[in-house]
Amino acid sequence: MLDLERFLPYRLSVLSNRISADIAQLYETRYGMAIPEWRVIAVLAKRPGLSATDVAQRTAMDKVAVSRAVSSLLDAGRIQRDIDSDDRRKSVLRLTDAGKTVYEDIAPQALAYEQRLLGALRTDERQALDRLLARMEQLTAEADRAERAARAAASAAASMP
Amino acid sequence: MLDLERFLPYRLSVLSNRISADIAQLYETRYGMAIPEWRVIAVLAKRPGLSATDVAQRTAMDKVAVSRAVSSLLDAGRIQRDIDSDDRRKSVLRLTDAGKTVYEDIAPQALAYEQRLLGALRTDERQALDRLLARMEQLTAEADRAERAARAAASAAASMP
DNA sequence: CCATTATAGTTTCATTTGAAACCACGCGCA
DNA sequence: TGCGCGTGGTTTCAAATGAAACTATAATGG
Repeated sequence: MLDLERFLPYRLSVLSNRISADIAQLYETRYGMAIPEWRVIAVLAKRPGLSATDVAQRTAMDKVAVSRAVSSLLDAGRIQRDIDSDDRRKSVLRLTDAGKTVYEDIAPQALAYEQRLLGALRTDERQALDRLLARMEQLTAEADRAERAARAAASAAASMP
Repeated sequence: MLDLERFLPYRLSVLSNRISADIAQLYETRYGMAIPEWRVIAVLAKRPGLSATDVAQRTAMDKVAVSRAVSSLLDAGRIQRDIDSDDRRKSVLRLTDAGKTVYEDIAPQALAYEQRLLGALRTDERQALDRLLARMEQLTAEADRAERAARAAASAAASMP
């Protein structure tokens, strides 16, 4: 019998929502940002110069979400957008100084939160957790790819004469 | 430096969304249900006779989501709603035969999916995972309670003369 | 080269979501 | 009894979301 409270997918969902909400508090109150904006900042801090599509891939967000996050960050002066000189469809995104300030304020707090979660784990337990997550990510990524492929095929079929 | 792809909260969020989407496929295509409806079915299968508020607590959903899921399940004839004879504000919710059929179709598939995720883990590793989740649930539950309390206090303050 | 098809990113529109307002009932307690 | 206050549940309304349409540019193939 399926007991929701012990069912791994359910537990992960509840846990992940709570954790996201906790961390969101760090940047929501102080900077009025939501998760998508924060993700864009985090990924650009590490990899300046990405395009919107690159950001979408690395943050697991769809392109509409990225587009909106980018435009809100531009309005707030936290990122700067240039046009790729090789391909004028592509944007080149970077943090401004204001954006870097946000990152440097939030990132350590977010990492501290993560450490609190991992607190009581021994090194070998952390490694085990890491392996487990990697395994599950791989398993689900398969389904994910298949699904995207199906959608792409469907949309190709829909546009056929 | 915060690397999004290795950041536990981010990984949990992506993973949990993918897993939820995979499982949702089980009942979306065949029964046209979304996550809230499935959660209500799952919890009522184990504990018939709960009220809507009870269901909300046990499924970590808010009362609006429960209300909508309940009304959609009523329309589909998958649950039955009576009125508590002791307290006429409360509902008494149960699966109908049709609802039980859905549960008996989906639950084994959902459990099989969970087993696939846990597949390569040894018993002791599973126990470690369980402890870790429990610990994180406890840590986040504290913040969660504090937050709810704050909201309640704010709303009480707002309604003061 | 031009025509077709593909990709990057934005906008639109319909759907989903959730907070707050609301309605209905029950529980003190004066 | 009846008057406030708390709780169970639904409805409303505004904001968030995402699929599909659209615009602009690039790549490809006759």
